[in-house]
Amino acid sequence: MAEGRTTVQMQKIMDYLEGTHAHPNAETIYGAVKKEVPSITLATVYRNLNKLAGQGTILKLEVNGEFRFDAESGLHQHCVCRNCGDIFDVFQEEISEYAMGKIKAKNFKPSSVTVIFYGTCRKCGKK
Amino acid sequence: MAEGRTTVQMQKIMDYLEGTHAHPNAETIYGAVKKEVPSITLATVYRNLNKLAGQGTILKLEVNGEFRFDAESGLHQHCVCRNCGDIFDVFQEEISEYAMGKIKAKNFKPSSVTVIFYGTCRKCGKK
DNA sequence: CTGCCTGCAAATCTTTTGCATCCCC
DNA sequence: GGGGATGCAAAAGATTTGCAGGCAG
Repeated sequence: MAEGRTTVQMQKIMDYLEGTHAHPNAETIYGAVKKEVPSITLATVYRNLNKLAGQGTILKLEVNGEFRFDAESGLHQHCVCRNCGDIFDVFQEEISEYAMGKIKAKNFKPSSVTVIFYGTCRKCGKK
Repeated sequence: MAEGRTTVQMQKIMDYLEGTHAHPNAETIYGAVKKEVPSITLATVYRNLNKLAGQGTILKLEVNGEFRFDAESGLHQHCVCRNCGDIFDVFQEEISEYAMGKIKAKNFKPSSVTVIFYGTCRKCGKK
C-alpha cells in the first residue's frame, strides 16, 4: 500500500480515514489518532497525510481555507455545504467522465478532474 | 457594480483583475495595485477581494494552499498545472451544465459547480 | 547498523481583526 | 456628521521545517 516504512502512526491514520466519510482536516485526524497513539504530534500527522496524498493513496481536498482528507480515492465527486461546511461524497462517474471527455484546452494536457458542488445540505436547508 | 462605497483602492483592484487572466493571489494583486496606490495595504486588498467575492463580482478559487482571484465571473472551468501551478480558464458551459443536470444527491441541494482539471501545461510539458 | 520516521519547538505563510483615523455621501 | 473604508500592527490559523533521538528493516 504505502511505500517507505510501516509505522504505527501511519497505520492508525489510515485506519481512521478508512472508517469515516467526514473528510476530516489534519487537526481532527490528529485528535482521533492521539487517543490510540498519545505520543503522536500534529507534525507527524501532516507528514503522513502529505506522503499518502502524494502517493495517491488518499485524496487531499481544499475547502474553506484548509485541507481535508479522504481515504476514498476512487473516481467520485463532492458536495460542500455553504452553510456548515460539511462535505459529502457523490459517486457518479459519468459526471467526471463527461468532463474529461469534453474538455479541449490548447496548451494543457488534463490528467484528472475535480468536481465540487456547492449548495445546502439537508440539515441546514430545514433550519 | 459593487455595493457600498466607491474607493480608489477597490477600483484599482478591479481594474487589475479585469486586465489579467493569471488568477493572481492577494499578494500579487497587492504588489500590482501598490504601484498606483502606494498607501494601500494587504489588509485592504483582502477586505476588498472578500467583499467582491461575496457579492459574486469576482471568483475566489482555492488552489495550492492559497486563494486565487478571477474577474471572470461567468460560468467557466479551470485548468491547473500540477507542475508550475498556473491556472487557465476554459469556457465550455456544457461541462458545468451537464454536471448540474446529472447530480442527484439526497440530503443536498446543489446551487453551483466548480470544475477543475489538473494536468500539465504546454510550457511544463515540453521541458 | 543505517536511514527513515518521530516528537518537539520554532518558523513560515496566508488571511483576519482591532482600533483610531479618514473621507465619501 | 455619520458610517463605511483604510492603514497599521498584532493576532490567529494552518502547515512546514530543523534537529536530535528512536526504531524498522
